[in-house]
Amino acid sequence: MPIVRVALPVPLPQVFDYVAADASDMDVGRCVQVPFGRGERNGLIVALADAAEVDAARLKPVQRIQRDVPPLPADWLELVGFVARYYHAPIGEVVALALPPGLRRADGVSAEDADPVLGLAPAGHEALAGGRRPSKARALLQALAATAGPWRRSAIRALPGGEAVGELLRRGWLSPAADEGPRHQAGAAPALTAEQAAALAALRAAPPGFRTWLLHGVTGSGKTEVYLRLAEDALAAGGQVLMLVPEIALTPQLERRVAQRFAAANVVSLHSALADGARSRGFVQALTGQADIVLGTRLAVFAPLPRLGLILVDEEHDASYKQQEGVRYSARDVAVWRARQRGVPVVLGSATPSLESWFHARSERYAALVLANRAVAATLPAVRCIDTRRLRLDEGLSPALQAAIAARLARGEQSLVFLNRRGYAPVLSCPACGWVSRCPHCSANLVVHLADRRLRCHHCGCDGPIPPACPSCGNQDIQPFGRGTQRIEARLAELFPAARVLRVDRDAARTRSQWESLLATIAEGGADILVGTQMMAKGHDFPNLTLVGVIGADASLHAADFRAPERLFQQLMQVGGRAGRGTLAGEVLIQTEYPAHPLYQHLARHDFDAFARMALQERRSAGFPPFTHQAMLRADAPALEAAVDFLRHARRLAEERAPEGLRIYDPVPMRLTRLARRERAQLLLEADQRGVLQGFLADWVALLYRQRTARELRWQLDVDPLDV
DNA sequence: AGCACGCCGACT
DNA sequence: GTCGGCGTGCTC
Repeated sequence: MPIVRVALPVPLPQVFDYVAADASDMDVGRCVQVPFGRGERNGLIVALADAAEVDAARLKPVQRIQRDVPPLPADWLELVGFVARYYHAPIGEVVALALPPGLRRADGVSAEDADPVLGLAPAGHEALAGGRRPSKARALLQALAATAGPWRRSAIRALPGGEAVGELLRRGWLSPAADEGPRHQAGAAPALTAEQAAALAALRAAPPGFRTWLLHGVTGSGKTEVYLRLAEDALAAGGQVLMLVPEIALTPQLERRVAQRFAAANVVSLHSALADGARSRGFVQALTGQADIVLGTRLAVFAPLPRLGLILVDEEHDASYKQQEGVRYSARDVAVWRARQRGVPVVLGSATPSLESWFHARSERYAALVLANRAVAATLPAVRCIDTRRLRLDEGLSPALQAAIAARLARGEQSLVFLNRRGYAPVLSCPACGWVSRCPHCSANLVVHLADRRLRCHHCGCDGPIPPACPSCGNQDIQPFGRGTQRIEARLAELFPAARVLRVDRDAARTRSQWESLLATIAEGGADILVGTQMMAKGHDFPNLTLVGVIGADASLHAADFRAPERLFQQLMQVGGRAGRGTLAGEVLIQTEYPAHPLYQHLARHDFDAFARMALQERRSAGFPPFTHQAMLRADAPALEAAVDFLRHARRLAEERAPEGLRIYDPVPMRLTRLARRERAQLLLEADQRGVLQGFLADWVALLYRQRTARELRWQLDVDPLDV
């Protein structure tokens, strides 16, 4: 009787054996429904076995094998296995994260194409002929009818007013058409700059097969065009392209550009905001090889791609590639592993590479490609520091910055004030008794949100009304301290009453549509002064934006986190890159009390390499990554003592079996010790050799799983942690 | 993670 | 005398 080994979504580092009378080799990689404990679970068959590892009497039969969908291929199972091994996560949890929920539930997956080829249906012709009143749907239909069909759904969506494509389908104006024509055919492409051409030539001249490339291109240098040309090559060679982006909601422009360029290709988007059905469909399209391009966020790195020919990782330095809960994988690093596994090139692109990738490029583990100049006529913005030490600031705004904004207003250009802090003020406080608005659940302050008159914790999300008087002493005169985007927005509106001030932060752009409408407002010139957080730093073109003012950046200069300077430099370079991308020259003004700080100096010279050399030198002497490899064990419990005790115990276990070269630190409370009513502590492990660390972790984690810990204590391991 | 079993306090 | 607290143990 065949035995199937099933990975189940439970936090147990093992697979479970079941009997399946009719199972064969062909079922490895298929989803199954099995009885588990009292109830039933859905999992994935990861292997077939002749004999079970437990008593045959304990074996239960599988209930159902999902055979409507092709099985996940061996290389996909290997990928999932690698992630489980490297991040020391239970295989079942990795499977649960890699598979779309609908597919794992073994739901029937609709055979419908995720990105169908559509043609004008008879009803569509009628609708065109009948001169009914205009609508969005009708306008789109007319725009389509003016071009030669059929069209991919994704290509229609990328048109102006393309959101109405669903409506056209519902009305039966469009219907699936035969898929014909070469799918790799690309639309009109802009001429390449000399640098882009050189980068492409280098990529094309490389022998086929695995290689990691770092495409280091300044903002506006046209990295995307290089991606698109490479994608065109890969598609023409019959390959599939996997393109990873940090946050799909923030990159509608890129999505549109891909769909437009490859109008005939089956373009599938994959991200967590997708409805279950759509996600399953996209995944299955990738699996069956019908998808040509998979464009998605970190979870898309798990899309099965039988014809994989190229992997692109845009903005590779972005922290959102690293999952910050559950299985803490880095999609960028997994992408590189996957490229090696499949023998395909992977291109990591960024204007501000992670120090890790930059280091690898320098040490020639990665091949370096550099785009040092902007593709459009514009030059890089002039970056200047405003020394605020002897200045009187008006709500944090220096006279020089105000004057610069006034000059832009006079010229009809846009300005951006960048401040990485949401809300009105970071804390509300009573000058009489010293009361401050503390979060009841976290070791953090409640942030004043004047826009909706609430106090809100940015960590646990709890909120309440702003008290009319001090809750502690009754003083009526309690005051917001410090400044956030809302306060700057309010002050700018007072200073420049004729200007239209627009705030762009997580609060103003909570949904994708809010974000898109903000982008549209900016693009249409409906705003003169923007006040934004790091959201504004992501790659968007605002041709009329010529000034970026940075305030409050100094705070990150002295942060305890050793990666803080890297993040600050990246952020400032990215946000500075928003200035002057059209034909107008840009200027960046940084308010600081440390105008001579090397970080700002390198920034003023647009010298990423000099900054990276300096930062790496500091990391080398301090023994930080990438010169060492880290893993962090974190524990949390209602009482700090319980968390620390567990880590002390884990430390003792580690010391007993620590190999040569492993450094074990003391358990310490985390920086934000208390979060959502739980106290958190962490234990850092380090080794200069990745192998030393990994070999040790495998044993240690197995041991930790066997520890009996109190119910209320949770722990998790973070390999290659970003926050230390 | 669920979800049982299992042994000690305040209720009909 | 029971309902129910969450400690401990298991899930093929």
